[in-house]
Amino acid sequence: MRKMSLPKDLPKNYNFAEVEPRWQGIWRDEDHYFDRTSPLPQFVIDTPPPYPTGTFHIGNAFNWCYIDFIARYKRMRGYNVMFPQGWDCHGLPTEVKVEEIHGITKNDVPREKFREMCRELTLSNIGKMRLTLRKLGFSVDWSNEYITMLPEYYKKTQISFLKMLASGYIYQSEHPVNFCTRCETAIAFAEVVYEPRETLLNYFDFNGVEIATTRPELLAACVAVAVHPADERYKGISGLHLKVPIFGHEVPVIADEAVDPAFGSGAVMICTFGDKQDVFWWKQHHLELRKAIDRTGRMTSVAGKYQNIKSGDCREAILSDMKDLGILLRQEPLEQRVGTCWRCKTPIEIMSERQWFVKIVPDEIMEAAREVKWTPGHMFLRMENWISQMEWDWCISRQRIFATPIPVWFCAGCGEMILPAEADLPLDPTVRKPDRPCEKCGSTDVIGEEDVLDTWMDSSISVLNVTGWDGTRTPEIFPAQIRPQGHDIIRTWAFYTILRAVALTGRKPWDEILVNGMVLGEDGFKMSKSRGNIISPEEIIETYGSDAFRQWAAAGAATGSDIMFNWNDVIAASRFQTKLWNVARFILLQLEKKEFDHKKAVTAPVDRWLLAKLAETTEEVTDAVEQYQFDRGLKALREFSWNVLADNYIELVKGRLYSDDPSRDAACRVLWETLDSLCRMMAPYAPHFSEEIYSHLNKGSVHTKSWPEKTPLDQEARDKGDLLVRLVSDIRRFKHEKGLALNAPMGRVTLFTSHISDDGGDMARALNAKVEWRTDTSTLEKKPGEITFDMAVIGPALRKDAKAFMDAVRALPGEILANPPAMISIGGKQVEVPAGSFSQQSTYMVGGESVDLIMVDDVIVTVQKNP
RNA sequence: GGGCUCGUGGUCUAGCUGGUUAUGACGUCGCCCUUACACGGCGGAGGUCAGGAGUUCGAAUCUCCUCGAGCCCA
Repeated sequence: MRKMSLPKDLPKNYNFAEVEPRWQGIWRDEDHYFDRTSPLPQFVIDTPPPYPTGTFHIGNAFNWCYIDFIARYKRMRGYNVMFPQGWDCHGLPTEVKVEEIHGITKNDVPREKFREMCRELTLSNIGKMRLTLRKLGFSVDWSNEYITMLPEYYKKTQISFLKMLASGYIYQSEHPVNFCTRCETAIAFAEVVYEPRETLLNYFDFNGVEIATTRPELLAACVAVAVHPADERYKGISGLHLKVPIFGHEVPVIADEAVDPAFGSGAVMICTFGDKQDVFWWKQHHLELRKAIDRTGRMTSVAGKYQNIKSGDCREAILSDMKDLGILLRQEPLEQRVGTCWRCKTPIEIMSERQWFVKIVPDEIMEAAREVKWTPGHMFLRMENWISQMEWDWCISRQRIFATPIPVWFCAGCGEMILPAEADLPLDPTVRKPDRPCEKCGSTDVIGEEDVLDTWMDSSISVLNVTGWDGTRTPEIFPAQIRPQGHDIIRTWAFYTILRAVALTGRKPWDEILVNGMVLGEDGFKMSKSRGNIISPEEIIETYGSDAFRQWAAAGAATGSDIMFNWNDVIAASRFQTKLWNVARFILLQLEKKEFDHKKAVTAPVDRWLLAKLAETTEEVTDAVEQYQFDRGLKALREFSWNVLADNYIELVKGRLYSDDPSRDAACRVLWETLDSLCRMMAPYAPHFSEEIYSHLNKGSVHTKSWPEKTPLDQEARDKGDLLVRLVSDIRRFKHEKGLALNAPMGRVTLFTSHISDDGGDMARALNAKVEWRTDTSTLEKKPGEITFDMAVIGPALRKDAKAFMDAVRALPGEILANPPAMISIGGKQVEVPAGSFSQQSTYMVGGESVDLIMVDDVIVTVQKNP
């Protein structure tokens, strides 16, 4: 007999508000530490490092639920699990927030001072988010926490930069890049968001040719006019030179297939740079470069008298001047999709700048991406599409402050690039100087690179960091086993991580990737402040607890698909906990009431049935979780707990449990084993709840126990039990319909069947009736009934003849049907009758007797008022 | 314009390697306080599985088209 605390004291309702914080206080962080010396197989998770905004939002929490289910499950399966927690700190939002808090702009204080302010804010935000993680019960390995802005991490970012510079992956060049003039920084394509905007299409006279443009302010940057080669309107114009209005410089007319003759006037001016198409034309036709807009969005000297005014004002000024000159012909409204900065929504400019780039080699990235197992599989297609259409290299330099510095100097004398030794990292080249003079010219006068690295350069080595990469060699525990992340960052984080892993180790970063969906608001739209449909994990767990929240995450949608937040599912989860709590309370009360033999042989049909159903459930849940189908797993557990255990088994064995009969022991043993398994399988989903129940059932934490093993299914017990359960519930329904209380005596029940001969007395106790099992039906008058066909047998066996076969069977006379022949004639040909292809129901009459009759499949039940 | 995903009772959702009466939750209606649970039990109503065509003995499930939604990208 195991020691148990007194279930009598258990409250009627499960009190998550008391239980959850209590266990969070008892559990120790050390239990979740990854052990680098362990002989157990490793399971390393490349957790996404969130941006420390200060709030851990519901989308993060949803993703972390999946991760925690996996981490807890794998531990129970005997893996040495690493569930690290990182923080991806650098970036513009924090810079903006700091400016706001301190009422400054970043240029008002020294760079290092500004970084310090950013770090301070970030650390305080991380502190708040850590609390949410703990409240949600995530089994994070805090010994493997990393913060990308701290020296030990960004040292690795800088090492990775130098390695890739040395191996030729990183280069610098003057190149058109997407540029945000508000943030005053270059940004990558992944950071460009396309938004619909309405603008004006301006038609004007360009030295005799009609041109339509949406960007008149770029007139000063015009370097050519292009027409379609087959356009009749512009025959013979190609190769001529035209004089640019207002500015007076001459530009060539070129012919290019890419010009759409149907758009505007069919003649387009090429500027450096109005859009991506301009860049292609500029490259292809070797055109001149005229920079008309500077980094701050003001016009340059190229724009002559418009110099120094903002590009938007310049647009108005030029249009006004065109009107004065009489060359503005007309204006039309135009819907267009304009590329904007994802942070501040300012329309991006394409500018030619000296920038740092990472070379993209699509083939090797694709190869590594293919080696990774994708769940769900179709998410790989998104990666494939993105890789196959990569046209430009990845621009990694940014003109910001709060970021990892690019560890490079340039010699002021000869321009030579000077690199630091890896041992001297991390460093900021604008603060520190190299310890030796320029190798080329001997000068000690150097200029530190002011540009910093794109934040994805930090986060794309998260997996290298957690596996212990230090730049010297590929770590033994690399690659990680899994990357869990959302589908919104496949083309960024997943893509960059694969790229960097290949560049730095030549291998894939993880064995598999699990892609989760986005959390939508209750109205079905993405959560956003403007829609006011944001719900925080905190408000959910305050009302229903984190285990209910976790169950919502598991059961709300199939893995990989977007999930709408919905209070009903949280409430349903909470009700399930109440139900299972009461089941456990009942079981514990029974187990405690009287000592029982834990080894008692299990023979009663309903006991064997419960264990068979449990085995079935264990198999279903295990398979589901192995495939990350958390919804399927949890649904199977709920179905079993509620319908099988509570509604049927417990109702059937109550009579035995209330008795002193020795058969009570087997019921207790079965209940104990079932509750034990249930706690274990519920543990990843609802860790607090499972632990609470388990603490009353057995010694030790449920989270240190092993996952229940699959056991062979006792099919006979399962089938017989299913029938028994149906019989009892049908007879109880009958009783209910007759207006009898369920525990009222109901006389004698006789069951005519060959399937079951004894049920151990459970049915009699459950029905409060005298129950008799009989195989003979001599007292009953048998009449043939409906024929039922099994299409799963007939279809594959007979194909086209299926219909004719069924007609032929129906046409058989009754006496032949009773003993079906082996062959049957269909349309003149003899066909074999497949085994189990049909069966005939019988109906029974009881002549003259005042008995009630219930049919359950082929079982006949008679009920007599008097025993 | 292209790619991907999706369209199942009032709402949300499972099934979608084809097999007879389509899963569950919430809501709704009726009966029941049966000593674990009224956050419960039992029962009912409610679905042309977006629409159309095709393949098949048989389609929510496979194919094609149409309409609609979402995401990503031009």
